[in-house]
Amino acid sequence: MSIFNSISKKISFKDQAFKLREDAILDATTRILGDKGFDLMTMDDVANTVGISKPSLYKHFKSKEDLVGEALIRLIDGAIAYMAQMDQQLSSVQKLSTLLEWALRVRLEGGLPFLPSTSASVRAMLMRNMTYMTRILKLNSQLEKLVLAAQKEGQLNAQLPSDVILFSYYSRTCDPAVDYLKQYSKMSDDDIVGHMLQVAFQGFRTSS
Amino acid sequence: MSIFNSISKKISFKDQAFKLREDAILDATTRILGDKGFDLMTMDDVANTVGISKPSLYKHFKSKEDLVGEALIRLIDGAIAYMAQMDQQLSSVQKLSTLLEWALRVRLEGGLPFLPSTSASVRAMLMRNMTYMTRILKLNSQLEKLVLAAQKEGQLNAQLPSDVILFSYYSRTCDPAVDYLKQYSKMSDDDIVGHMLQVAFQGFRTSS
DNA sequence: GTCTATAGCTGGATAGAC
DNA sequence: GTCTATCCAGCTATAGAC
Repeated sequence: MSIFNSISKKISFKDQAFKLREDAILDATTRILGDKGFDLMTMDDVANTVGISKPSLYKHFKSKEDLVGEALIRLIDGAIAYMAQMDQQLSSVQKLSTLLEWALRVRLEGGLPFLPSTSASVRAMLMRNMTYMTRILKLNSQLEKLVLAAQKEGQLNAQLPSDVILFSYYSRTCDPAVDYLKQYSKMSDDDIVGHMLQVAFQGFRTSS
Repeated sequence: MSIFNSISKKISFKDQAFKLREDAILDATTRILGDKGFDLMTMDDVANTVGISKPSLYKHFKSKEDLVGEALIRLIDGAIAYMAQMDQQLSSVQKLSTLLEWALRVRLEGGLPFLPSTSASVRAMLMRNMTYMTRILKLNSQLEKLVLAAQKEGQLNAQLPSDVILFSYYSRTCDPAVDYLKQYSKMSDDDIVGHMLQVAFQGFRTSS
């Protein structure tokens, strides 16, 4: 092994460790965000959970906004990746259903709802984040195409404006009913997901 | 007019003014809560909006928790009162639909979604508020009866556990899709309400 | 009962030693 | 790059004058 290799390996190790720590930070952030939300999540929370000090945290992410933005970007990227690897034979409505199922499972396993939109100030913060916006717009345009196609195919209600369906679809990924069912019913995660999909696509009414 | 009358009138005036100011405070609280949420709403916000000083605010409500609790109690009472004056000839599902419509209109006019539950800490705070809990449980038991009756009548999907329907019903009153449609679509409030009801009861699917 | 002023605390962000 | 120690802004809540 040459000196050159040895050095490059050392750097690589360091980078790897750095990357690992960054992932650990983002994992912690994700969990805490899902738990307490943006306003109540403190940088001390994150630092303590990861087991590093606050200034070290700031070496990785320059602000709370930045940190949360990165965590959400990772989430959106996960959704985009999931879409990409999905069986392309599926119909539009099947794709929408499968992605919603994935999002609900991510949430039930302690992840985040994408669309942290309940707060206007958080929404404003994210809209200032260019990287985040680029990603979310990419995902959005894919979903919009699926909705329009499904309406054309007669699988989704064509009487409804497509944005009503699209916004409602997003809302289902962060539906508080999931939390309540998780906490107050004895239902399994599978049952919760199944029922939520049923309600989203068929509503409360008797399905014919 | 006797002296006695005059005195009693004066006291009555004072009480009336006090009550009016209290209502103004609750109105402001409601608006700000709907706008920024609990965490970001400050007592200064409320005091400034009403046009009084912060210590005066504390003469009316002993803490922020107390203030927010009272605002939410007023909201729940509104819902209960609305239920009570509804045409009792309506079917269970019609009652549920009418109440949801009312809740959505209240929200669109700047009011609050009931179920401020997105945050676990706010939920915990409310559960410590006995008056609030009493009211919410009263409303909840009425709604639960309606859901069960509607399922029995074959108007709501009897395959679904009733708590899935009930929790989802609550969720629809605070569905973020409403905010998005209000902000990004050119839709009238009536159209938004109509579409949200359609999506809640029939889902995204083509209605038969 | 209303105000001005302020106590007391929390949390985001940083200085500076190592 | 990591820590300890700290700054500073902003918030809830209250003391004390009028």
